Amino acid sequence: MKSFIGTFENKIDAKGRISVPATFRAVLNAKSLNGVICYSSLTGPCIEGCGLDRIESMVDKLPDQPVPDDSEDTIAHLIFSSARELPFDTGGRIILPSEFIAKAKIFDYGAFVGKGKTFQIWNPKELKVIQSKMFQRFTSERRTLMEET
Amino acid sequence: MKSFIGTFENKIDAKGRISVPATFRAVLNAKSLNGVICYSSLTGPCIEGCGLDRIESMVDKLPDQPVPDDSEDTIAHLIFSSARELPFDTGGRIILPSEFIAKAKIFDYGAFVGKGKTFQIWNPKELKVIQSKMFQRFTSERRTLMEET
DNA sequence: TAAAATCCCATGTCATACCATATATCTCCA
DNA sequence: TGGAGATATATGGTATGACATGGGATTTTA
Repeated sequence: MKSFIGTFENKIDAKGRISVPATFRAVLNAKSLNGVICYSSLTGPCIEGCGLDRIESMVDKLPDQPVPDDSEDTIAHLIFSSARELPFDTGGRIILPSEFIAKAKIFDYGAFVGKGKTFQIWNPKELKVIQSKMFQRFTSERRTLMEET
Repeated sequence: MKSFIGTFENKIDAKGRISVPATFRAVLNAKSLNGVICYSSLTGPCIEGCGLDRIESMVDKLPDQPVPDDSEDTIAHLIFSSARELPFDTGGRIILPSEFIAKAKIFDYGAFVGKGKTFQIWNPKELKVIQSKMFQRFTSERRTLMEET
């Protein structure tokens, strides 16, 4: 498997440890990666996750000037400043830093959501809310399209 | 790890000593560097940091015969003139020269912010201010599901 | 000789590496 | 087809070591 797909709810313990779904680990394992990179989402109350390879290609693509361009610098700053490398323990877990727990309000369970090249970690209840919103938006836009023709 | 990512707040003591985050040291260690290069930022009240290798590649990119009023040359001058080599002590700390402490207003704590190929050192409160400004700019340029309800 | 800068060692706390157990899934054979 | 063993996965607990930080000793400079 090359892509992150599916949704998996796992428990988080008092130390902030949470199991990364085995299928997600397999994606990273295929790239010889023994951990994930997580960073605070810019678009919602969740954590973004991916492999180190993706972050490094982002770094490489950034223009390399002594004085960086303003808007590119903003994105880089917002992403890289919150990013953390989280290695797996022997059981395939990561330790979520407290900033991430606070950001995504993950108290007892965290939901890993596959998004293809990346994944997200959500509070399961928040995830349901946002997903029903997404579905509503999808159907309403579709109806509009059909009525127009 | 190849890149500087994450934000870490460390204490500065009366001697101007401050611990460089272990993850940042690991990036430099991979290049057999036992210290950092710091210089005064041209874009904000903070200190820029990187490895010696980056400075040397900047030097290599400079034209051999600089045009006197060339902006590249001006930038290079400003960076190199303020740059200092700061070696790690046995505990992984550097000593921040007083110019840098004054520039970034670092009194009790300093925040190391990863920016990929480089990092910055900020007064933690100042950092929060500019980060919220950056986030506002980002969201104002982007409509998301979150804002629709 | 005084003052300052640098080096080296000491310590407490917290992260994490490691081991152990339980639960679910899969496989193979009766 | 059903069941038992085997395998993989998720989760819980403990101990060791790394890291951040404080203090003192030694060297350098004015």
